[in-house]
Amino acid sequence: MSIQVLLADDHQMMRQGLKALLEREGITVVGETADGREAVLLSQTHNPDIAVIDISMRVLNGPDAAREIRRLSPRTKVVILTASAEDPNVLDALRSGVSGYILKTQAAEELVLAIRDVMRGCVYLSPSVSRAVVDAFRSGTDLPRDPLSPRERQVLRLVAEGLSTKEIATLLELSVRTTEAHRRQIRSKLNIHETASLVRYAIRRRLVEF
Amino acid sequence: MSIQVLLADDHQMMRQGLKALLEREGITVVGETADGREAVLLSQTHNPDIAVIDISMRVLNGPDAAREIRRLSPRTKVVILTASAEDPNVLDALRSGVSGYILKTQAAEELVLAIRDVMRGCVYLSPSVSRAVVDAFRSGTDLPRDPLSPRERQVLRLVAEGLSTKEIATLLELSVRTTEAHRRQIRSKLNIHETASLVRYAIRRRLVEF
DNA sequence: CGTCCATTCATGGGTTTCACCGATTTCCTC
DNA sequence: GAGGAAATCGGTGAAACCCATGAATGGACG
Repeated sequence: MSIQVLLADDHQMMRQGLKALLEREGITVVGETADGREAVLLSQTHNPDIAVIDISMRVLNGPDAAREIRRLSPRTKVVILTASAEDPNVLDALRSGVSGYILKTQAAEELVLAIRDVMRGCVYLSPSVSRAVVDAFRSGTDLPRDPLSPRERQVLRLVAEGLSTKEIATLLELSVRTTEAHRRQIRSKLNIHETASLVRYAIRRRLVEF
Repeated sequence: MSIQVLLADDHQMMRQGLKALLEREGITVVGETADGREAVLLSQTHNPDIAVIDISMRVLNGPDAAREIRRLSPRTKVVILTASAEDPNVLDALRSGVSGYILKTQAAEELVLAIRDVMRGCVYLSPSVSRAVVDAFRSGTDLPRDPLSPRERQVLRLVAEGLSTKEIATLLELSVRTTEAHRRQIRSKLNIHETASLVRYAIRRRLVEF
């Protein structure tokens, strides 16, 4: 039985490329998506050995998706993919209890290695990441973890992308009231009461691009 | 003789994946690099039909590399790869005289299509690139860097800082109606209709910090 | 088991923004 | 001097957002 993998990345091209490379190595890709939330669902339905997840995705980001997957599909190990070792969310990702952490700047062989290592129960950290993490700890450049819950972070991200409350509610399959409640909670926790400042906060936290 | 392609992208994983996909389509990858400057050199030595270049690279970015390649290896057509259609460098990239423009969020088939189109002498623009940008590009009318008047820029800055229309009016000693008119004019000129997106625009244009 | 918190949804009312319509004055350019 | 853009101001009504408060559920943690 070959290793079953789920792929989640914003870029379809990346997914297709990785899929081709992994399948050449005899690893089966049982599902793929651009959306962290869908990654959680696909993990439940396909129950893959490993979920390979990009750190920055639109609807639900890597670390939060990793937490959900660990909670709902404990059998599935999570390997995080990131574009940069300096991403301020690296530490957050590590705290979310992932089994592997790989840079996209590395060769695909690195990912294959990581997948095989994780299957044996090891934790695989890309060498450049370990360095970055240690440095971050030492220099204290790590941003303090924001006080938001995963749901609130998810909502904030969509707010910062310009979606209206109604649009967010539809996207997340919530009532408008609930979405409003999340927004209120966000404003109250951060003590930020204008949309514009929320957007700037989200950009600082790298919840969205700009 | 198959089509000869050069790949330039920060992420080795992406390059390897694309290479696998392109070669499956009978397209030959004659070289690859993470570095825009090296892409220029490789274009000279290998003289490929097409250089597929990521828009954001460390040493020399996509548009600038495209200009150099056109100057030094005029036979080689350039196709730009980008992560987002809202990248502030989209226009710059188009002005640099590329033959194709593709989003990484699209399927790899799109890239293959683009490569084949460009080989036939066509220009291939991903459909998701903003209408306004494409129009400006095609008509050669070269959008101004920032179409806003000084007053509008001033108002936008304050909007992005989180001030309400009323606060802005008071600060600038204007009527609320005038301030509203400015906001309306800004939205219409930029074709951006949510505050959140306006804030991101302002940050990109360095009108405000974040 | 009780407490805290996240998540969900609601009522009701106030504020702000937005879209569409209109206008005048000034100033620059062709 | 006609045309155009910038800057100034106004009305109206719909949509979106903000605020205070309340409350049910369920999971986590001591």
